[in-house]
Amino acid sequence: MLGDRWSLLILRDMMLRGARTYNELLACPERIATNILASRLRSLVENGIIVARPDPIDRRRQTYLLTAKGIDLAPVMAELVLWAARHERTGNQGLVRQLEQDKQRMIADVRQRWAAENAARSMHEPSRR
Amino acid sequence: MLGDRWSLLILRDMMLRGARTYNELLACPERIATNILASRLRSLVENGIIVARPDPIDRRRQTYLLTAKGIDLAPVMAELVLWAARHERTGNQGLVRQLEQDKQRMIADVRQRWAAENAARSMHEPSRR
DNA sequence: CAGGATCCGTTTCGATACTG
DNA sequence: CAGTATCGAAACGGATCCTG
Repeated sequence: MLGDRWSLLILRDMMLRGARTYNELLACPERIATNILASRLRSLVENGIIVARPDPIDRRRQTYLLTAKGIDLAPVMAELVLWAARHERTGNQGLVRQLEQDKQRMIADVRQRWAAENAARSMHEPSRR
Repeated sequence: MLGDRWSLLILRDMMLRGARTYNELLACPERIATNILASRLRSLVENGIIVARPDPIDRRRQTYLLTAKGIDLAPVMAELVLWAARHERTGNQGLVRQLEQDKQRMIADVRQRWAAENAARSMHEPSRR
């Protein structure tokens, strides 16, 4: 389900860089193609890792948000980033050292940030009103 | 580098089930094809995650061993298995609960088990870490 | 028999062009 | 802006063949 080249990179951009829209995700340094991004997003939605919602401010825009299942991937992502940083030359040794000491906090941050946003949009959801 | 469908599954079988030979890896439940297994093993070797050595007992046999870089993936694997177990039904809830309490020990076990085996061949390798 | 390599049909990926 | 259509390239998967 995550066994492809892009899904984890998309989630990394959502978690670590706060990307939420198609455009922000397209701008990732690895240059994903538009059709691939669309197809990966569809697959992530189908697998319940993210959800697509219209932007509450600009209705024409879609925002992609992590679900609880997606947020639970934060520890995996943290370990993966640490591993890659240790063994590849990714340049950003700063992030590494910070993560190293501060992994728990980073995971908590992801959790809290997305939990907050989910709460914010739950008022717009028909299911809860 | 790990962005393909099989590499992580191979590493899972090596770490969690102790698979070391071509045959043991072929027997994984996901039914990998022989050519794909060979090609993934080659790629893992090229990327310094595993090494191939002739079995010290049966010379016809190859054994595949984790390198330090590969062993460092244990935390990633632990988190990934935990995540999958929480959100898919993989059946083995036993392993899950055990891992949940005992993640650090499991990682240490992987490390120690493979470190011991590496020591046996360490004369041929530039040591790392 | 273990550990592949080769051939070949099928599926998926990826770059570019295009559309509502 | 957020995708879809197209089409060639790469990866997968199965069967078979090769080598020690």
